[in-house]
Amino acid sequence: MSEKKKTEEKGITVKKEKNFNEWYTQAFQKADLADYTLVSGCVVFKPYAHTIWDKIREETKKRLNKMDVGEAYFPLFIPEKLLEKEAEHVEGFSPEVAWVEKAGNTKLGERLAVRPTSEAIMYDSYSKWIRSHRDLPLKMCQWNNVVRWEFKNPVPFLRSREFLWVEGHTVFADEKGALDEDKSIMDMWQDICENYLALKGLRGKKSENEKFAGAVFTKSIEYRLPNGKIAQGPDFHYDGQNFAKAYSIKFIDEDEKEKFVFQNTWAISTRMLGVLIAVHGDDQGLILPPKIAPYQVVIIPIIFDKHKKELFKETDKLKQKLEKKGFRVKTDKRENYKPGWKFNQWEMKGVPLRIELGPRELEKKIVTVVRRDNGKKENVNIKNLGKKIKELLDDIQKQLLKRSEEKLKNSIKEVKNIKELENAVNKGKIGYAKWCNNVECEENLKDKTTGIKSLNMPEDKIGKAKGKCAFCDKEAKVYAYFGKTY
RNA sequence: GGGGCUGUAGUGUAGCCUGGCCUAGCAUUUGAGGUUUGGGACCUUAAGACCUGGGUUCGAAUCCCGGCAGCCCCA
Repeated sequence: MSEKKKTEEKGITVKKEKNFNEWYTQAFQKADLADYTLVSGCVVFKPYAHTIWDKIREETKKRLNKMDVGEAYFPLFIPEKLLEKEAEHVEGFSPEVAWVEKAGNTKLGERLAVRPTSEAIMYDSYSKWIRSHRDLPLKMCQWNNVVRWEFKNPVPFLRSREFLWVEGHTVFADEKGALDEDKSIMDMWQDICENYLALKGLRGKKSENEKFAGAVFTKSIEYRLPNGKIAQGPDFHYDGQNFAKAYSIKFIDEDEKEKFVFQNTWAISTRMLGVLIAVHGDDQGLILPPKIAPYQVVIIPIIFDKHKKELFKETDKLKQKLEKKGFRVKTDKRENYKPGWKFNQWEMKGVPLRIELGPRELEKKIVTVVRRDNGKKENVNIKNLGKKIKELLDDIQKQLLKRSEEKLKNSIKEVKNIKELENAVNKGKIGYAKWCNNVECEENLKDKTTGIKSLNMPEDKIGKAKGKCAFCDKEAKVYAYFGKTY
């Protein structure tokens, strides 16, 4: 079979660089992460994807646990009158809300929103639960699904109508308590994304225009995909007393006065799986960072009949040995597939390391270890295997983050006016500019370009920009990143 | 929000323009059997599809309309 035919029929048929959208579609399907369903914009998260999501959950849960954030579960449905209480909030979400209007053939007295986010339903409960300063802080989160009926083209993981996330909703007696949480939550997101997902993003504060509907301010980490588009990753919203006033969340303070609480909201979602696929993958398929890969190592025995028993025995032994050391190991002993076929399959699925074990290795008591990130092969003595695997996995993890960091760095272009910004963004770059941070200026920018928005503003530069805004006549106040978003 | 393209076995496709020779071809896949196994092996054999609902017509995978779904471009 010719090389060309091989790739056409079995693997991913397009180059990531040349046709990112098609590549992405094939990559997640061929890695067995997700599949389309008859409901537009809603995909199946298959076990392989769900396991990765579970890794993200595991790490997040550990950290939230330490921060004393309790896990709860609130209803999927939100009565219309609750959703309407906070004006900005409802305005932001109402176009995308899915409604339940009937039970069987009976029309409901009040329609129920399928939650696009849970502020409304949670804060109604909070208002009943919080009476005294002794009830605060109240910190809860819930892992659930939400529905936002987007009308843009859905893209699995990156922009889907239903997705999974954790939404945290914390309540404090004073502003300081709430504001202090900003750093710990954002640090947690950055830690998980960088050190587990190996993804480097832009951390900063959202503009007035782009902040969460109902919040005082929003912080986010933004990720650039290979097609130049930006996906917002995890976030943190300081709500001040906006929701407290709308949902009447009050308490009697030590001074015996009735006060409104201060609140935060924060989240990380399955969208990160999309970023993960898009940023790390190559023409062969996925590349998963070892720390979140469902399998870190796949052992493939190169089967020959006369060695079969021995090979299988050794394969099992290796697996046990590595599992004892805490690695996640898969063995592929299928006899009806040739080694080459298996290599390709596990490459599409992005398993960080492959161990080949055949008669040659058996004889010398070695194995051949192959890295997914750069394809490098080496022989490793079985005696030293555990140590070597650890080294390699650590290095892959490190290299992936480094690569992601470099790609991000190289994509940022400082611009001085709208024209330069447009040129940069059209070339897939992220624009970086001195900015006035005004709503009208951002609206104007969106109108005059093909929908370029601010992404966020690095916090250490807020208030430090000097001179004129790059896009209007006002004084610059901040530096900000600009691009087109998912 | 606007426009374009597409939908044929699990997957990728041929056929569509110009309706009939389609009992829908090919490859891969899947089941059985055999021979194999170091980068997607081979042989035999079996299985598997025209997105959906209308319409036009003697006759529709093919033409028309609606729906559903996917992709792309623009805002």
